[in-house]
Amino acid sequence: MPVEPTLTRGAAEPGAVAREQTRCRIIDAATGLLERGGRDAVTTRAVADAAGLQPPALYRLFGDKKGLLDAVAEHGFTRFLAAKQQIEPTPEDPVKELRDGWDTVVEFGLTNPALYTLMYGEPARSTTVFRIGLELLMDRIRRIAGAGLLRVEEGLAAQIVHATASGAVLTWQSVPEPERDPALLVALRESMITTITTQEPAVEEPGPGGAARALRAALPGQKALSQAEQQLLTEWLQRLSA
Amino acid sequence: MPVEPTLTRGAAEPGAVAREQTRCRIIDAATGLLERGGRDAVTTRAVADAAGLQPPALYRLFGDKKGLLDAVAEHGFTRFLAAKQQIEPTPEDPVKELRDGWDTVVEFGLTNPALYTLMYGEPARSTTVFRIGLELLMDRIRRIAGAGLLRVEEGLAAQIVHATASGAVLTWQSVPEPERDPALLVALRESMITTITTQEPAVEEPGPGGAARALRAALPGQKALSQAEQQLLTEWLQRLSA
DNA sequence: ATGAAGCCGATAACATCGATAGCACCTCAG
DNA sequence: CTGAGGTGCTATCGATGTTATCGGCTTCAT
Repeated sequence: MPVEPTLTRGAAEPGAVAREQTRCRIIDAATGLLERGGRDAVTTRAVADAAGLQPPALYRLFGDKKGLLDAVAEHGFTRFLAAKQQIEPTPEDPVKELRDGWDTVVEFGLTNPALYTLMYGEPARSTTVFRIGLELLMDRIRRIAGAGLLRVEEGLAAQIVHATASGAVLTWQSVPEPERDPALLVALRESMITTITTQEPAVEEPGPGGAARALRAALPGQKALSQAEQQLLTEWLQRLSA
Repeated sequence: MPVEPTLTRGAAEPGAVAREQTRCRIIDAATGLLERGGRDAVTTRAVADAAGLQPPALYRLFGDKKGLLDAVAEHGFTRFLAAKQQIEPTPEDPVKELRDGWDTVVEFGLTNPALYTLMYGEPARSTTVFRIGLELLMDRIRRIAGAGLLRVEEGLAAQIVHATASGAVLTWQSVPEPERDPALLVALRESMITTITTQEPAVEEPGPGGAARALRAALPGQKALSQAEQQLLTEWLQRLSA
């Protein structure tokens, strides 16, 4: 464990702040190169040159070129999220929240195409920024489920949201500008909404009690549970609705 | 214009057939490398080595590495289409035709992931194989429009089809295998169908799924059930919501 | 204060990749 | 026979990701 230096006033871990500064400068340089000249323009030498230092510094700070790109993606995405999140009153309409979230990530993809294809263009990314977006999405989906408006399973709903959003962004980018039609975005969004949500809520009252009562009412006729399981479940539902 | 040689029996344009043979051998080698080792494994030297010749030969035959990859994509896609197209009676149901076409391209994406991301992973491709697929798609959409079943413009419909298909494939690839759910594919396909065509979706019975999902979302924070009871209940709710 | 340890900057280098030049060889039209 | 064009091959160039290595500096334990 590093010990706090006694007489260096204020600054804990003295080199860390400078480290973070150069990290940020490198990320900014790489972002500029990415936006300006596309993905092929962001080479280690070009980034180092634009940031005013040498290639080995990148490897000391990010370990790898992939690490650099991950950091760039995370920085850009969190910055975009922070700029967008402040204007969100989070009303009591979870479906509208999902719409707004979808619009936000699609708008991010349209305004930062290179960054977006870097984040979602290839599979099997499990970076921090990915987790952040997934967590936000799952939270919104869970709220819709809590309101009794979710038509499919939560995991499947998340995949549908992701698929429609990425399909929208990538298709938008693959279409030449004169043929781009904003109707594509609203069509995909509404299609996603009607696939995931149901218009009439399955439960009237919020909270576990209402959901338990609604489930008990809908239980007869189901086939997923055995007789004994259903009996015990009914008992639990009675306790939950009290 | 090359003149037919007088005494070389049969073979018209003597060098051309050998040319085409080596072209095919190179494409096969590149395809094998692509499927086996991913996109980064297909380098000019590796392809030349696998095909038993030297790097400059690739450039004499394909002009460019991009040209090689385009040829690989075209070959793979047309081969897949040829294998699929023979079992298509093309009945008088244009909507079913669109469904089958969507399934075909998605199946192609799932069985040839590297090839698919090579074809559709990056925007602004205008190769021959792209034209083929687009032509087939526009044809099917036109037939739906002819039957009076198209809800949106033809160009927008094509973009929606493309977006849902590419989103489905890319999302499927980005999800780890244990969480992959074929329901994602049918959900996206049917969502696309109801968005594009005027065909009414089959109204399904509400069932206990919605209430089960609502209850599961509301479970954390409840106090009526013990830890073990809640665990078992969660499992049952998952079965009920499927 | 002094030496040790670790970080930072810089140069050079290694391995690989896409792409090309140049030369030798073969084939075939004239 | 001769010249032109295609083909195989080696060598090479420029660029890229990555690493080794050296010198200088700050920071910390003694």
